[in-house]
Amino acid sequence: MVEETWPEAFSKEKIEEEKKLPPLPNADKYAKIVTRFSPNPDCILHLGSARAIILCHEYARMYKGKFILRFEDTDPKTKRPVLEFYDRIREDLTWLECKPDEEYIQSDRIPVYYEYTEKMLKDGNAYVCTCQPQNFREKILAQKPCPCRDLSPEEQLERWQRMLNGEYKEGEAVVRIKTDLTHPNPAVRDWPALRVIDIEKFPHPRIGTKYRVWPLYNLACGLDDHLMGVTHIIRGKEHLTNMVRQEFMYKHLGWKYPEAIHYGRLKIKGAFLSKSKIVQGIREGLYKGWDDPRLATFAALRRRGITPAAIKKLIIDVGPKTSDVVLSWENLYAYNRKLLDPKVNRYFFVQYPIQLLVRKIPKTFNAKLRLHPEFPERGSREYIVRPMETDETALFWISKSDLKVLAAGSVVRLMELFNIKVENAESYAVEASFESESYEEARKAGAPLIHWVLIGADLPCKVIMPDATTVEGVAESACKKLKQNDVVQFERFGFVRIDKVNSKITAYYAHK
RNA sequence: GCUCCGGUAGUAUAGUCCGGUCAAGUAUUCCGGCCUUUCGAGCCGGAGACGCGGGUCCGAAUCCCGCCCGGAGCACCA
Repeated sequence: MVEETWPEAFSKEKIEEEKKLPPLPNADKYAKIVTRFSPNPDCILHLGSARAIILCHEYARMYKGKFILRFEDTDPKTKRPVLEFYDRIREDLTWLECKPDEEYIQSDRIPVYYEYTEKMLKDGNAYVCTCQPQNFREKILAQKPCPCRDLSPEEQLERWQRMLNGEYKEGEAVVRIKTDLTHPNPAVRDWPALRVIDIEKFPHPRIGTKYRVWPLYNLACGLDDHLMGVTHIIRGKEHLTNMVRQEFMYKHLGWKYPEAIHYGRLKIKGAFLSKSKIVQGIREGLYKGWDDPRLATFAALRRRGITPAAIKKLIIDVGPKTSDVVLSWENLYAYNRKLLDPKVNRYFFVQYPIQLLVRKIPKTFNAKLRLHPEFPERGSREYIVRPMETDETALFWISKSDLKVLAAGSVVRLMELFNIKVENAESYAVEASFESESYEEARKAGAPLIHWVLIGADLPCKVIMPDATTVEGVAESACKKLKQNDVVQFERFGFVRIDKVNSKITAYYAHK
C-alpha cells in the first residue's frame, strides 16, 4: 500500500551515485582518445602525480581510448634519470590500476628528434644559435633577432653537423625554434630545442655516451605528442607557456595541436610533495626509504594500507580544475575506511599493555570472536579463559589508555567475554573481580567495552605510525596467521597493514 | 616587475559559458540522536560557504568595472 504510493522510496535504497569526470573537450572529433603520462624517471612518484596519472588513465578508459606511459629522460645533466625509477614508476602505475597500453622511452627516440630538427632547420624554421646566453637574452628582450637567426638554412645545417660532431662544447651552441620575436611573453620567443651536453661528464644512465646533443622538453614532448597520436594532453598548469611555445613548432610542421587541459597543483596538508625535498630527506637520512610513512609517495601509501581505489576516488572527486587544491588527509582516510571496513578482518591489539588480574571467575569461558561481525562465514578465533584452580584468577593484557574508564568500583566489559568490577587501578596494573557474564547487563549498567588479550595467547606487536613513531603492544595470538600485506582493523585502534610476521608483528598504521 | 591562471562551508566539489527553479546541492569534517559487543560502520537530524567594493537589472554565485588574496611561468629543467 505504502509501497504503491511512493514506489521510489523502495526502489534500491539510495544509490550513492559515483561522481564522474566532466567530458573531455572535443572528444567527438577524434576516432580514438589518446592520453599520456610522461614522468621524468628522476624520482619516486608521489601523490602529486596522482592527478596526471588517474585523469589520463580514467579518461582513456571512459572513451575506450589509449593510455600511454612515456619516460621523459632527455636530461642527463640537471634532472638526471635514475635507472631504478623506471621500474618503480611502472610498479606504481600497476598498483594504481592504471596500467599503460603502450610505453615509450624518449632516450630511445633521439634519431626521431634529430630528423625533425633537421627538417625545421632546412625549412628555415629553426636555427643553431651560438650566442652567449647573456647576449641572446638582451637581444630577445629587445625583440631583436640574434646574428645566428638569419643565417641561411645551408649554414644552419652545417652548424648542426658540427654540433653532432662535437665541435661545439657544452653551452656553445643550441638549436632554437623560431617563434614571434614580438610575442608578449619573452619566454616564448625563439625557445631552445636541443643543446650540447658534456657527455663524458654526464653520460646518460641508459644510453651512455652515444649522443652529445639532447632535446629539451618542448621539442621532445611536442614532437612525441603528435607522433604518438595524443589527442588530449592532461598536465599541470606549469606547462601552460610550453603549450604556447610548442604551438609555433606545430605550425612549422603543419600539425594541429592536441586538446590540452592544464590542472592546478595538488598538495596535501603537511606532506612534502616536492621531488627535491623528498630526495634531500632521503639523502640526509631523515627518511628511512622511499616508503617512509611520513612521505606521500605511492610506495609509502601502499605500505600503510591506503588502497588505490581510495586515491582514485579522491582524484576524480577533485577533477581537472585549474585551481590549486590542498587536500586534507581526512578525505583520503574517509574513502579508504569506507572501502576497508567491510573487507578486512578485525583483531585485538593492546597498545602499551598493562596487566589485568581478574578474580572470582566462576568457570571456564570460551570466547569466540568473529573475524567480522557482519560476515560470520569468515570464521572466528577462540580463546579459552580457564581460571587458576587455586584462586580462580586469570590474567589479561589491557591497554594503558583504557585506565581512564577503570576507576575503582566501575564496571567494565571485556568484549565478547564477561563483565568485571574494578577493585584497584594503578598505572602499571589493574585488579578486578568477575561481575557478571551477559552483555545485556553491561549495557544496562552502561559499562564501557574494552578489548583485551589473554596473557599466554599474546604476540608482541609494534605499529609504525604515520609520523614514523612506534607504538608497542601485544596482539592476540590469532594474528600469527596473518601474512605480509594483509590489512586488518585493530579494534578501537585503527586500520593497519601487516608488514612483517615472525616472532613479532610489525604493522603500519593507515588511519583510525 | 612582466605574462597567464584561479578564488563557493574546516577540506574537496556542483552550479558560473546561456542571470530567476540557488534563501546554494553533494562528500568529508564537527555536534546531537538512534542502532551496534570498537572510540569503527550504518541510519536520522543539525551546524557550516558564494574574497571585497561598486555598477547593470524587477532579479547576480552567475554579466561589467575596480580592488584584495592565492598560484603558475619568465632555464641550454621536466
